Amino acid sequence: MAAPKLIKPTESELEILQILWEKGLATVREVHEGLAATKDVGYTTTLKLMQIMNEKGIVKRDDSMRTHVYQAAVNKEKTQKHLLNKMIDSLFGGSSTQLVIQALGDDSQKASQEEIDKIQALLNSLKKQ
Amino acid sequence: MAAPKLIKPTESELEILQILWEKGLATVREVHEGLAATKDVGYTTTLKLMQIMNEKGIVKRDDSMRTHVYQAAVNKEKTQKHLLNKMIDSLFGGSSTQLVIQALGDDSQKASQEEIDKIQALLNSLKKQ
DNA sequence: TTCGTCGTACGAAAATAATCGTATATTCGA
DNA sequence: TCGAATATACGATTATTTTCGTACGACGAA
Repeated sequence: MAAPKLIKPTESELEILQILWEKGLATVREVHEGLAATKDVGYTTTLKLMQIMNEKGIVKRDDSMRTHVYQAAVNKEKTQKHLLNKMIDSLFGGSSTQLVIQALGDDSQKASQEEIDKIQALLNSLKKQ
Repeated sequence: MAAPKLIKPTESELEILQILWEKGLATVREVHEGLAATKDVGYTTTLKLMQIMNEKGIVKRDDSMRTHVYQAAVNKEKTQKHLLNKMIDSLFGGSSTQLVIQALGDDSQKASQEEIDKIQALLNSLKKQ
């Protein structure tokens, strides 16, 4: 099964994708330990989820070994963009600007000086066009 | 029941909230016609959903008339921010900047000149602090 | 008044997602 | 070799979300 045209990972699947995107390759146990660090979940639950994701084509696996090795089958940036656009449409009336303003607004101490510069540079290049 | 502390509207509930935020006050029929414009759904489905949302405290209703009148019971901006932060955490590793970059990036023809200016002004004020 | 339309209430099915128990095979060290 | 640890497979249960059928009262026009 090829990479799905429309990717709509569930909440749990997204958590797993996060870990796979970070690690590149990972076994069920590694992924599970990543999950178990923040939430309480059984090993076979993680296993089952990853098997389902494999069937859906969200992840790929190498099962030539006894311990299967997984990797994400969907592109991180593409997935982010896809879900982001969905949110923009469903929650911000299609205006990406509104979303950006909310994201940067008030208590967003997360934006560092350096990051702000990066965004400004991006805006400038947008402006030129 | 008061407004819930943690709002986690489902997909469908969000669609209804959209309409209520826009209209302010609306009957089930009005909301349903809004939904039916883009998706195929039965009237009683919309009704049931809104009844459930009422129980959850997501919407309020005036049932003094035969035809009940609904309104959102959760703040639009608060809800946007809440869901946005969830997405930033779960999909962008906690970096709002990464999200902004994705949102503004490449094919985002949506950002008008005027909107870009608005964002730049916002960034400048952030920078001053 | 009577009938068709419109309204809510509500139970329950259908669809989807998440969880886990159990079976069974492999591996490895004592 | 034997048993504990570790691996996958998979059915089944539970929880959540979505959908809709049916019942029934109110309203309004003929």
